[in-house]
Amino acid sequence: METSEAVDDYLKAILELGGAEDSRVTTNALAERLGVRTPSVTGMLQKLASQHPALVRYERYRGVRLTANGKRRAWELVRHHRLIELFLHDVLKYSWDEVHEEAERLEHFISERFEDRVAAILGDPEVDPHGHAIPPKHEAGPYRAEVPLVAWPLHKPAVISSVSDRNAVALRELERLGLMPGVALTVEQSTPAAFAVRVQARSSPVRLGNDLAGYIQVAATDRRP
Amino acid sequence: METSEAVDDYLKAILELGGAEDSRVTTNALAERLGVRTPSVTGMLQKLASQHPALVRYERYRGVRLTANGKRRAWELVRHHRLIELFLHDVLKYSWDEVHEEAERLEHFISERFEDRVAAILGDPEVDPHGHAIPPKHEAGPYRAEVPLVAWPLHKPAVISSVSDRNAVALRELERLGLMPGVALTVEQSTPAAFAVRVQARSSPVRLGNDLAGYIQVAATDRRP
DNA sequence: CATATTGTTTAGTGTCAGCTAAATTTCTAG
DNA sequence: CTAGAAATTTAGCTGACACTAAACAATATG
Repeated sequence: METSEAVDDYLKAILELGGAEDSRVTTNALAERLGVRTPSVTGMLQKLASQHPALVRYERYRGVRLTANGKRRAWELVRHHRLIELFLHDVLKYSWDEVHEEAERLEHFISERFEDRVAAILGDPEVDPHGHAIPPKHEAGPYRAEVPLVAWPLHKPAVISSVSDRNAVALRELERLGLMPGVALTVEQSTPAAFAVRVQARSSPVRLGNDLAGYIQVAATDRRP
Repeated sequence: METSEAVDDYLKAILELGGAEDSRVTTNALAERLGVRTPSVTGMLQKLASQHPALVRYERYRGVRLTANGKRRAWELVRHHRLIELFLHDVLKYSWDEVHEEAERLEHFISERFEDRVAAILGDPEVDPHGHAIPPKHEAGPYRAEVPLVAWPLHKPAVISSVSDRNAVALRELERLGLMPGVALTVEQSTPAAFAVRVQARSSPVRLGNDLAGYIQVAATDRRP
């Protein structure tokens, strides 16, 4: 019952494309995310379903979903990924935009021991450098009420909760603009193509295209006393 | 001109089996070392020779040797391996016998950047936890006058220069016996099957089987003033 | 509600790196 | 210097996991 590198990639992708909420994930979406053609996805899903029925539920023409086991395994990989990202950033002094690619490669090959030691060194951290929650060992990621910035109402105060780690160029740009997790902002203006957000402690509003804005997730400002 | 994980393994194995001194390495020896059948080795060598003629020189029935390029690449991998071992030991607090297996997996997947950062954190170290020299970046490993303990003359003072990292069980045993790099000793007695060595700062001689002794390399005591 | 478009699956290939069985070459001992 | 043993290579397969082209479902629109 080993699980190969490729299988791992599929499980993680399914999780990140909606499997976390038990929704069906389509062949197309997977192909897109994994940078692979759709027939390859079909083939892999069939194999996955027949060889690891405990991990996924697959129905012809209707997509896949993860079983409880499948979710556990996928969250484990996400934990690996995010721990490695934080480790690269904090210990090996990688910059924000450099960590994803390396983590993506390494996450498949580290042992339990490596995971544990890294977590210990980092003090059992809860958030990675992009603001994503690091799920505790053996647990699913916590639910967090994130909303894409592009769907946030005008003028309502928000905090950037996370940014996607998948595009290094975009990350560099976001950093330059001061748009990082924890930063408070309000949306001043939004057109189909662009955005103006007012960032706390910045005199003039920041303008950014929809493409960039798409990488940002926000949440309501937390005002517990 | 990419070089795959498997190719890397072959290059490193060739180096470690004598390629470092330009001697021919046999199909058999490679198969043994890599845990693979001989026909697989033949196949791989043929492919290697035809696709990467700049790395190896292969002659049917007469083994392989590394070219200058091949050696450079192989030493790079050795550097990776040893840096990772030291890193796991010093930073992640792995024990002596745990580092090899993990390093063996990770060495293929780390980037230049990872290598550089780790080297920096460790202060450009020169020796790994088993006493093996870490070759400087872009250079071949230094020549070191090591001799297998089993070939060392009786009563002549020696220092353990390195121990093989490839057998975790043996490593634990050696640690228990206090036989680690840097330890001074003399061989008191040797039979075809066993050994008695007197270790500095130990009252009674240590007895060890030829199998264990085979993992130890020694050098003449250095007495530069 | 029939057809066009989109999404998904089947069929057939290719590459990589391993394997076994059998043929061949080289080495070694008498 | 030749027979037998040992080492190496060839031939032919296997299992992953990708791909293209073509068939087939599902959905969306006029």
